[in-house]
Amino acid sequence: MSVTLLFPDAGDEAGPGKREQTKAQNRDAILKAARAVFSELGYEAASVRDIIRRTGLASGTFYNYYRSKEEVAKALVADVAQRLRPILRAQREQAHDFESYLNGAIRAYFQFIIDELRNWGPGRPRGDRNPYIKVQTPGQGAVFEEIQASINLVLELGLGPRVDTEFLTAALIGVAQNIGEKMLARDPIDLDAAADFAVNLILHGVSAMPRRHPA
Amino acid sequence: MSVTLLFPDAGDEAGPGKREQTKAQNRDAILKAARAVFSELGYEAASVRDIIRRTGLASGTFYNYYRSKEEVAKALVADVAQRLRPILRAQREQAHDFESYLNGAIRAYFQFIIDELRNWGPGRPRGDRNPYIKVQTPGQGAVFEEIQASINLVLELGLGPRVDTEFLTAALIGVAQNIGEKMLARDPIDLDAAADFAVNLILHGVSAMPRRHPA
Amino acid sequence: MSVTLLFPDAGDEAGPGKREQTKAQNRDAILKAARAVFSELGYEAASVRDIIRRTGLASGTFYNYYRSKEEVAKALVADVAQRLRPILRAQREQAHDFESYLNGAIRAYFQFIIDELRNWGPGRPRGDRNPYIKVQTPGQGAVFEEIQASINLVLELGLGPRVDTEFLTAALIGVAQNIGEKMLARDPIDLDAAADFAVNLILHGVSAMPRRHPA
Amino acid sequence: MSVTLLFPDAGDEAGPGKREQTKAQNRDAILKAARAVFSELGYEAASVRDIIRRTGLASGTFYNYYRSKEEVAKALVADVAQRLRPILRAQREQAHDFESYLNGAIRAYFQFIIDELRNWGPGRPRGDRNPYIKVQTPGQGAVFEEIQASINLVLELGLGPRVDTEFLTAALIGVAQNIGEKMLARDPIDLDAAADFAVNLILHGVSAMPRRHPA
DNA sequence: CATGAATGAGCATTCATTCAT
DNA sequence: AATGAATGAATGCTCATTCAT
Repeated sequence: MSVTLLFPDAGDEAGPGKREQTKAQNRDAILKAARAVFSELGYEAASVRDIIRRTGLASGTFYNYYRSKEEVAKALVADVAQRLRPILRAQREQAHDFESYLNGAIRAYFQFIIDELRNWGPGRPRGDRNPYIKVQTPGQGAVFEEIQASINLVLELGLGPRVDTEFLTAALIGVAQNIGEKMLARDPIDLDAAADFAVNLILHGVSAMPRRHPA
Repeated sequence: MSVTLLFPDAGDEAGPGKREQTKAQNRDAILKAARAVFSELGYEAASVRDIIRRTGLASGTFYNYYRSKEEVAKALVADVAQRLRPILRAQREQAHDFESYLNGAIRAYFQFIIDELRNWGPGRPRGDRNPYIKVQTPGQGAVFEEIQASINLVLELGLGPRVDTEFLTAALIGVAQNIGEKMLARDPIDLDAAADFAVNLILHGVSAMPRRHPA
Repeated sequence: MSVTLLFPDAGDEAGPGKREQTKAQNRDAILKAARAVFSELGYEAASVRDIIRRTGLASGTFYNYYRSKEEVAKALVADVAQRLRPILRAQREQAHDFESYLNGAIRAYFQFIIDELRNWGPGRPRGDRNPYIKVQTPGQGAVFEEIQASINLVLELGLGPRVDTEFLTAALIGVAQNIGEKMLARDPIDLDAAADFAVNLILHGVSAMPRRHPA
Repeated sequence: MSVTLLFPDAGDEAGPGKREQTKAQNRDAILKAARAVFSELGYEAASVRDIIRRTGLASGTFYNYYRSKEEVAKALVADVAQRLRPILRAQREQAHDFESYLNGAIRAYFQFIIDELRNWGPGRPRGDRNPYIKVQTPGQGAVFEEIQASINLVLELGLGPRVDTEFLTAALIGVAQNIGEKMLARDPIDLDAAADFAVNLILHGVSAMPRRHPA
């Protein structure tokens, strides 16, 4: 027979009580597990069970924090947004013409995905299942949402060229996304090369690009 | 003793037997249902059962034609490739400089996805499930594979500008994909506007773009 | 601040918690159902679904306890082995010549299958399906394994006659199995008659058998 | 366009017409396939589909000859019975005492299963699935039925010792079955050794057995 | 709040059997 | 009589979610 004495909140001092602390820990553990699982299996293929397993918690516990896979994904998205948004805002506020904004924003974006790489895993190894299907994780989706919003803000403020802004946004996003991806796939990762390429292409087009091999 | 005369295929005008006919019909029905289901639910979320239900056939019948969801997807991909490839090849063969190739290829691609629109559904209405996750159908994946291959061919032949071809391909694909998508979402669909925008952007960059609203 | 006193296992007389109790009950229910189903349908013909149905539990519950039909069978086998093995060991240790061992082992075996009768059902009523095919349940298979092992031990120790031990074991098993079966089919069950017959036959052969009907 | 001329029964001469011939061929092919499949997979695990596949015929054709797996099994059983029965009958008629009958019958049985070995495969390789479960093919079941019937005939005629004939039959069958099995498993197969062992055991019991290794 | 067993809907797949050709 | 596609019941198993402890 054993007697267990628990003192769950044994102090007056400020800070989260043990209760709140564990709650935060669990919430974090679930988010971390979800990030890993989404990255490894892809969002759709991942199951709540996968996340729970990774967590080590009891299955019921998951539902004390999130009601479904979708909800965890939303939380993940919010997390990314919260970290990326101020960075992009800073770029907007610093920039005084479109060129400088573009340069700053693209570099900020590239830096961000480099930093996140360690959270997300190498990209999409689950492409094995079907080589033609690109799978996004909620985090990746969130990043694009953010930069899209940022670009729109700038364009709507009239800072950019006076062109079809919807098309322009779409194009910028496409370039950033795809070049960013290639950048991550290379070793070593060369942010400057990728950013210069993207910015130059968008600003001056292919015709003004520096020759790669001045044969 | 009896003499039996069989005329199993009595003439050139004879069509396929009833058996072959219904077989072809079923195969088609399954492909059509799969296309619709993939488009509505996304490839990963779609289940074989969903496809079967859409088909109206008995569940066992599906397996007389395809062994799995993956196999139907492959068939869908092959179908797209088979239709898109000759078009892109023609563009490559006609073009004598990068500008003309780019123009032709982008228009061909835009035309193709306009034609396919009715097969693919309006884009991705299954974003309801998670608005941050872009889901590709096998068909869409196949299209990108094809144009990527086409671009690579051209760039490797030295027709294009002498820049980092991997980055360039990535950027072109990104621009085409995202602008194409916006084009489809507009009503009326204006291929010329979209193609002009994309081609100009890539060739001369934002700086040389015509003003949209010469206010 | 709060003090929580937990008495998770407060004493020797405390039984298992309700959770553990129902778990044990379920495990037992599954085993019992499996025994019945194997006995009625035969091992191969029995499906996991059959066992589940018999159980009254939800289908998923089965898989909380066993991963497959094979696993339940293994549990059944282990159960039989655990109960039969010590009995046979005792016989071996008591016996000082082959005759006494044989007598003890056969009686022990016959007694065991009489006791198990209520678990196994009457033998193989599923012969309806095909009267020529004898079907064994995992339990029956386990019993034969055990007595075979026991006989082999004795023979290898040199206690038995110095003959081809593989053949001898095979013959003993065959006699015990088939006479035991006939014994169970009779009403009333007469263990002594069956055991005497089997032991005498093996020891002295048909020539020395007592006449049945001294007409 | 092709014209096919078939002369399915082009003659008056006796013998089966092509029609009957193909019918017999198909029937045979099915039986042969069934034998092989039962032997490889076990009776229960074998499916009608397995048999059909092995046959090369169309699935529908099977049902023109047999209505189910059970029916093919019955046909297989009848076939074995038809071949084994006269052999055993001859033994009965030749024998004038129990000893000679037993000797003849056991040898006949052993010879038969040696001959059939090539039809049945090596015994039961599908024991992998569950090592405790012995699986019988319909053919094997049929053989035991036959020799059991033969023994019963002899015993009921009063030729054998006046003992409990049901028990005696059971014991004989058990010995013959198990020793026969061991005989088949050895290389080289030694019919005489096995038969001598079995006959001696039954007639005189273990006490009178010749020592194996007169150390 | 944490736990983890119970639940039953759902899924992929196979199979015996039928029947139009 | 042969064919082989169609059928839909059945199977093994997984999963999200609930809820008593």
